[in-house]
Amino acid sequence: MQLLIIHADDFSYSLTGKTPVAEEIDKSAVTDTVSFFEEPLVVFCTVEKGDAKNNEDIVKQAFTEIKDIADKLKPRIIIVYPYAHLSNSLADPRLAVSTLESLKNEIAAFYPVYRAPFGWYKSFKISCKGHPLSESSRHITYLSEEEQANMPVKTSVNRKTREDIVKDVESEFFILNFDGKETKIDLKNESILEDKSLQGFPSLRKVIAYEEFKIKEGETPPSVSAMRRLEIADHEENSDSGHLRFYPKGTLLFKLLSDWAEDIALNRLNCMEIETPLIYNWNKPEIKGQGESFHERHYSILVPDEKSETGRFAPSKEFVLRFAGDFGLFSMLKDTKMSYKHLPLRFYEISKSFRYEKSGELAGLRRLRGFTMPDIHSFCLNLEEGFNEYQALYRTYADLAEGTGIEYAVVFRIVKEYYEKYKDKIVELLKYSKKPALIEVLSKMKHYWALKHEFQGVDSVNGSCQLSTVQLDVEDAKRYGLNFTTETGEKAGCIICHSSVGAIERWMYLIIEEALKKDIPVFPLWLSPTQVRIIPVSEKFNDVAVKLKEEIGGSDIRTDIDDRDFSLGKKIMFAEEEWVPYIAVVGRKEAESGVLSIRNRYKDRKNFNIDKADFIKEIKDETKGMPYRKLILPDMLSKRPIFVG
RNA sequence: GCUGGCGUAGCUCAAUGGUAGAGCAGCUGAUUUGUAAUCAGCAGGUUGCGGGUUCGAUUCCCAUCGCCAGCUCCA
Repeated sequence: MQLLIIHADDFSYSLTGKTPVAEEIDKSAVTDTVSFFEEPLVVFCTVEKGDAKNNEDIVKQAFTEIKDIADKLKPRIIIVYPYAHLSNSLADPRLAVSTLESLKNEIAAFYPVYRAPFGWYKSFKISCKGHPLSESSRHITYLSEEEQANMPVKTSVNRKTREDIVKDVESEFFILNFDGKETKIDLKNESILEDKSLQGFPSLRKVIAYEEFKIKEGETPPSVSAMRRLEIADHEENSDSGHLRFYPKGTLLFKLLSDWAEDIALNRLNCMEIETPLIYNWNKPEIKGQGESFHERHYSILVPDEKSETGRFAPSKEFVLRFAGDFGLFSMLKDTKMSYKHLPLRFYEISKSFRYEKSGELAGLRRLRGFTMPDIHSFCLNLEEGFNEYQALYRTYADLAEGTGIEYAVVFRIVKEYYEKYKDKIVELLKYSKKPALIEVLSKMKHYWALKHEFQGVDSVNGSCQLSTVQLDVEDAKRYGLNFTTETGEKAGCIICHSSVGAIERWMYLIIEEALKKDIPVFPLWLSPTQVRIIPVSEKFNDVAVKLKEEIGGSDIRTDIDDRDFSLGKKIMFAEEEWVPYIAVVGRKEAESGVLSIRNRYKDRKNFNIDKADFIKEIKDETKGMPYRKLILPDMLSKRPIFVG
């Protein structure tokens, strides 16, 4: 059975004629009489061939789905409206009428209900409310009990809600220091923020204040306007909100960070890189099941109905934009033969994910509806190997966070039995990153993971957002059928480490925020769009500037020339406003001596004279081991368009 | 999504129930500059979009979109 359910402001229909399969109805319901309903939930129903078998269960399931929606939306009346066009495999009309009648009777026990006559041509008018829940479709099929038990995801009937699971999980909180000292803290009491266990750890204190006590500054993070002014990223008015456009400088930043995530995954961790589709079939139970845990906040994609000549969308075909990175990989591995000899296996994928975040939640580069996640998944033999992987990933991500100089704190969340067993290993990790952590100990499994941690980045207004995470997953392998063959030839589920260094956009956010914490903001040198700006004192020295640019730029250092007709002072000002780390002024002195005069924003802000070769070496040393890309903009500033005023 | 704030030139921001204004950026000309703003001129607008009240609305009202903050949310 197919259902298309619409919550409407009003709905009206009238009969326009009989079809050969029309049911007999009361003679008073003559053609042209309009039936009008206010605030209805209109359920367009198509009874299909397969619905004959276990008809009662089908009706019950359909009823459960409808009641579920009606309970949320509280319509004044539910209209069961026969609608043959949702399927191309229609049931026998007699079965259809009886099925719809039973459905109506089920609903009648809870809600006012009306059933439109079957088999008549009808004209109708509907005004859909248009809120997120106002339109939905359901496909009801019968599953035997055995099939229900084997479904990878809970079926829509008898669904245990997230609230039910979370309800009876209790949390305890500790501060665990890297010397192994553990302090139990009471997160109901704000005074713990002044506790001595947090003294000397301002970042962790800020994260606890923001995440657990919801202490907000109420200020716009300065990166929101800086990202525009610096021509990094901007809102795109012709897209949905929460989707940004990146100017060349922002694109460079984005790509450098992506290169770096990729380099770590492929060269340091030897992951296999894969690429999987962006859209998935919403009618697949494993996709829909995951969607429910994301509160169904996804983008839907409709496709043309190839059977229709009017160019309508196909009502029974719906895709979703991926809202997490696991689908494609899991789907691939479900069909992959894995032996214990292959493990551990590591996979890397970088891809955009889309989540329809509520409008009030969006914020600059911190929270978007479309964002780019590099994901690493490790598939492991057993808990021990899983833990080794976990540690390797943790260490890698800790190195990365250090590499950008951003401020962050560590939060672990762990199920009690695992904490007792693995506490020492966590201390080892904290010792590695030389940071204490907030530990949440859960009384029992709340999610699929037994253990996870987050690196929470701290912005310049004491807000925080999650960056890297690693999750030790002890359940999903069974759920998704990700098995390997053991030494004795049996099937066993993998232990999975899900991990991500964090959305690229968030790294950009925190890097801009970190810069703005300083009196003289500047990006890490390897990320600066322009690393060296050459300013000729007058047009006469443009040739000297070009020659110098070729020498420095030839060493893979992003160099450009401000050849515009401004005074020297003004060009210096523009370069400083752009956060250019090194400014080389060239005039007669430089042309004659070959020594460079450098204005330095990057380190101590002192001007210095330096030999060309030494200068190049200094920059190369400073950016060693980090990705390099050219800035794709004209070298001459006089040739550059102005993207933002 | 809810509550509040904001939306005027490319940017930052004025003003007003009665012809919408400045600085910067842009363009033209002059200037050829030594470490954070050279001078002059020109051009730039359906005051977010849509309604209403009014002789007249950018201003008042309603609705809507967007941005920001708070709430909520963040498997």
